[in-house]
Amino acid sequence: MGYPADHKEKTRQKIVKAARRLWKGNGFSGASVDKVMNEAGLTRGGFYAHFKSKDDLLVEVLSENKLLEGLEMLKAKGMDAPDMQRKAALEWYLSTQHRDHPQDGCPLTALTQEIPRLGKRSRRVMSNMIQKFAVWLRGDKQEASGLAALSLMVGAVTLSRAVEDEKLADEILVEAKEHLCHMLEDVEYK
Amino acid sequence: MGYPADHKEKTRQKIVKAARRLWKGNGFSGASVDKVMNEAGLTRGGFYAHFKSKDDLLVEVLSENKLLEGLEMLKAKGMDAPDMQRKAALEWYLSTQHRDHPQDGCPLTALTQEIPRLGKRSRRVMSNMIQKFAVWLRGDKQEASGLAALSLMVGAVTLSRAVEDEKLADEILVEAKEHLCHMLEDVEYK
DNA sequence: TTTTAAATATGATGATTAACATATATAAAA
DNA sequence: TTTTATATATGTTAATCATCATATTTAAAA
Repeated sequence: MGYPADHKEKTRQKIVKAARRLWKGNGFSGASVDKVMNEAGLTRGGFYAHFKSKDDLLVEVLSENKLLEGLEMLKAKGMDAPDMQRKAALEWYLSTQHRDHPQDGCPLTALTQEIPRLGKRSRRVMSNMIQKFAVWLRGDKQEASGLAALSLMVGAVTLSRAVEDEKLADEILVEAKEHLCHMLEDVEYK
Repeated sequence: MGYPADHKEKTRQKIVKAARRLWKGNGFSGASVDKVMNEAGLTRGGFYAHFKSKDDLLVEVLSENKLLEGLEMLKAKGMDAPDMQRKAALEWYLSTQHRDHPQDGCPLTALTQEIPRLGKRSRRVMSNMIQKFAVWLRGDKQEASGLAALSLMVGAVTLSRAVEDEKLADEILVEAKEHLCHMLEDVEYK
C-alpha cells in the first residue's frame, strides 16, 4: 500500500543523479543536502529515508560509474577496446568541452582533492576506480603505465580549470594530449 | 602610540602562514576564519582589520610562494637550475613524505580543484604560478613540455592522496616518477 | 603618570549547515 | 469507500559559518 512499488527506488536514483551532477560541478562541500534534494525536485525531509548521511550518498555516487561498468562488460566478453577507441576517450577527456562542463564530466577531476579528508569508504571506491581506469588505459601494452597516463589526464584538466588565462588553459590540454598519444602508443622508453 | 611599529605586519604574516598551513591541509572550505585565527594564536575579531574577506586572504596566501621566488631570483642571476637540482625537486614532489603532509606541501595539489569556483583573482594567481613552474621544469629543453610534466606531478600526488590502497598509492608515485625522468631528460619523441 | 591612537578580544547577527522528529499526502489493499 | 503502510514534506535544533560593532588591551607619546 502507498506509492507504486518502484517509486522509492526511482526517487533514490533521482537523488543520486542530482547529487552527482551538483557535486561534480560544485564540489562535495559546495552543495548541501538541501540543494541536492531541490535539484532532484524534492525537499530535504525525505533524504534520510534514503541515505544514512551525506557521506553515505557520496559513496553511492562514486560507486556507480556507467563508463566503468561499460568497460568492464566489454572486457568480460574478451572485447578490449581498440586503440582508436582509447584515443577517442583521450580526446574527449582533454577537450575544452569536458573542462568547461565538470558537472557532466569525470568525478576524478572534480572531487579527488576533497576525498582524502572524507571517510575511508570513499577512498576505497576511489582505489577501485583508479585501478580499473589505469588498466583499461594501458590495454595490452605491458610497458606502458596506465597510472601515469591517468595522473596526467586528471592533472591537466584540473590545472586547466583553475587557470584564468584562456590561452594557457588550452595549452595545458594540448600539451597533455600530445604527450599522452606517445605514452600510450609507440612508447619506446629504456 | 600603541603597539610596536612592526607588530601589525608580524601578526598579518602569522595569519597568512596559519591560513596557508590549514588550507593546504583541509581545503579552503575546510578551515574557517575562526580556525585560521586560532591557529595563528588570535581570535576572529581582529581578522577584518587585516583582510577584507576570507577570499582576500586566499589570494594573499597563494600569491606568496617562497619556492617560486627562489627560482625567479636564481633565474634573474642567469643561474638556471642544473638538471640534478630539477631531479631532486621531482623526487621530493613525488615522495610519500610530500603526499602524506599536504599542509607543508604544494598548494596546487591541495587547492586547485576548489579554485574554479572561487574568485577570478585566485585564478589569475594560479595562472602565474603554473606558468612559472612549467617554464622552470622545462629548463632549456625546448622540446620538453613543462605543462605536461607539471600536470603529471599534480595529478599523481592528487590521486595518490585519494586512494585507500597503500600499495596502489605508492605505485602511482613511482610510475609517475619514472615517467617524469624520461619526460624531462632524454626525451626522444617524434 | 596620564593620555591617546592603534591592535586585538568579546559579543552578537543572520544565514546556512547536517540531522532528526513529526505531520501530511499517497495509492494499494480490504 | 475505508483502511493502512509507505513515502515525502514541514518544523525544528544545535552547530557552524562569514562578518561586523563594540569593548578592551597595549605601549608609545605627552
